[in-house]
Amino acid sequence: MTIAKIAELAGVSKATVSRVLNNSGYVAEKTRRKVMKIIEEFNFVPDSRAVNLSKSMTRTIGLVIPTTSGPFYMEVIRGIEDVLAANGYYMLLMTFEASRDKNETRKKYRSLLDEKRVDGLIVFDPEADESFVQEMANAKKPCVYLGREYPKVPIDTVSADNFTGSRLMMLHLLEHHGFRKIAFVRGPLDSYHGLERLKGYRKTLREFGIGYDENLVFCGNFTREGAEKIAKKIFAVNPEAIFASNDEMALGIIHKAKQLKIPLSKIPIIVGFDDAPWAEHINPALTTVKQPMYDIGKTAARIMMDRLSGDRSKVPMKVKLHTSIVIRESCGCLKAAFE
Amino acid sequence: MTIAKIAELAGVSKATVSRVLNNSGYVAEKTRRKVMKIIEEFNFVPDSRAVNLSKSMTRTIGLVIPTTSGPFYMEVIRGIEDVLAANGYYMLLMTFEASRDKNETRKKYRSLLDEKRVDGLIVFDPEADESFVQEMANAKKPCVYLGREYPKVPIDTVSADNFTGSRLMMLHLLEHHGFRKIAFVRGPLDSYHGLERLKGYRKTLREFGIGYDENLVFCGNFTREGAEKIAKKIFAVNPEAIFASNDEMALGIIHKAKQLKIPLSKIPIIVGFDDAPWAEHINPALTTVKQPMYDIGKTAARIMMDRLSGDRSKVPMKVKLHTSIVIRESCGCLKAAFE
DNA sequence: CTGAAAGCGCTTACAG
DNA sequence: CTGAAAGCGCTTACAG
Repeated sequence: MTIAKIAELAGVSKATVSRVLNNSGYVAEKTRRKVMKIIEEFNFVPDSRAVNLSKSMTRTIGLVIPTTSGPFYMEVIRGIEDVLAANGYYMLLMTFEASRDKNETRKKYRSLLDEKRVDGLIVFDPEADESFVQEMANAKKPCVYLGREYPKVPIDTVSADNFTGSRLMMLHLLEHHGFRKIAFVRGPLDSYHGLERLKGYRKTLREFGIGYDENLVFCGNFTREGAEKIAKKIFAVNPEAIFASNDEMALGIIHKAKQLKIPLSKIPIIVGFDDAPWAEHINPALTTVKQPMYDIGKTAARIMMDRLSGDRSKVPMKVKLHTSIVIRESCGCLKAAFE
Repeated sequence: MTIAKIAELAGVSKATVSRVLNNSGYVAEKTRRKVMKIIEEFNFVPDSRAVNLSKSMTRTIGLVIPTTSGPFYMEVIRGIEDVLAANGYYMLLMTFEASRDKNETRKKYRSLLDEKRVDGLIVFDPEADESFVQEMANAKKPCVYLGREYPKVPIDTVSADNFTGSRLMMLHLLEHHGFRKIAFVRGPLDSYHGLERLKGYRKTLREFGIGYDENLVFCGNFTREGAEKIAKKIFAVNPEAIFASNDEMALGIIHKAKQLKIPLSKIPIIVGFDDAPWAEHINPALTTVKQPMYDIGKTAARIMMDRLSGDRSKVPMKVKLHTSIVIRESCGCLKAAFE
């Protein structure tokens, strides 16, 4: 079934069928009904490829996310889909596999634009460097980068404020709990997020007039295993609290403490960052910093919709969303239901 | 940039440019080089919409999954993407939101086919009834249904063997642990998976000559909250073990036990089903049945690729993948590292 | 080995 | 209000 056959059966021209299909231009009510009847009878649906070719669009946006870093990207997907679905857009999903070459993947997602497979791209690729992102900014189609900022690149970004998240946690530990000797487990040296979180730690200490002590800062790699290896060293400095800059590492440290048979009461306060799906279920339930993944997705999709509906020349949006701290048992605020 | 412009600049016809682009037909080496040079100079990429319209394909397959039921669908996505990427296919993702009308969503994913937005569809929609799936089977494009079987419908399916998973767990409880009084917490009445799991429970009991006792079977709704509400009743029948037919419910029961301050040693063995991301992290780490989500995705994508490359008339594939039990602390096999 | 032409299935000024 | 025609950017027999 094509528009031509429908036209023939209805005894009108293709143009007219197109008009009733799109509700555009003038069509006599009588004609419309005649055409609609045939369309419905044959359950006709226009070929999107032809429509898109003619209208030079795709009604599809591409989403690129890592699969590796676990499950909370599902929230980003939800946020985006909610907006896209409401606007009649579709989502092409491409994932960053740890196993695949990153630059290959970048080339591939870039080509989604060139091949006109999508009208725009939303990308979660915190390791992309400035020059590459600048290239993407030069594309004729809109791109929104997620997860971090590129202050010097004129491109839309949506990220969570990791610095302030870290600061909020520090405030909680310093003000509410009154701790002064707080150990910090940082991520790998080249991680943007890792650096932001470390900055939050340092800056907040300074605000409180507490000297920055290098011996209290431990270098982890954002994995549980890595944290388990350095846990002993951390315990050795006898901190009042340990701020692991992600939940995985917090988990590793808690685990190591259990292995070492250190009684719960003797374990320093351990807090994390990310609010992993299991964070509330471990023992003790983890106090942590939560990133608004759903809202990141939603905001990104909204910006994309705006760009696609003409807001093209506007200044780049640099959205930074609030992170919040989730207070549970591990910092001691909520008593464990079951010891 | 279009093929026409490239042709003009290279001083050849569009047909020739198309040939070098597709590596098809004969092209003199000299001509090829001349054309390639222009293509590269202008960084020309053909418009996929035009290509797809001409070749009547899309190189895209649609994936439909629920977002609600948590994060393990990410594994399915990974499995599918691995295969698709290797074959140069793209993935259009559509999600089932709890908030949206299911039938609307069905209509929508069906229309992906009609609109020729995708070459085929992989669908995770265990609530779809037979008549609807039959409709999908009648479509001219291939569909693979995930998560459950439709024995009477001639359609490809890939599912995990929930029945046997349930049976394996029962065998473990019966043979290894020697329990006889095993309570079972079932899911809602209309859930396919819930029923399969219940069957596994019943059948295995019968094998062991143990009478089916209705008082040992409790009706949950697959949620933690629901399970918490009925936990007391379960404890009241004094079972040796509680087989919750999903992890959420197992968690609810464990939680309730903690609230009731029942000492760990007095809590009957509690096991689950699903291997949720937090299952290994809770206390006690949950013994559970694991479904091979990655392999489900991979298998589905492989079937799809086969169908698209001509295996069209073949008999429907009904793949059932093995589930396995993951033995942890909650059944008592592994001692908790930390009590 | 190469090109002219028809075709894929739509949309959209333009003319009437 | 409606239709003929050109156009979107490619591919593919067909002829030479």
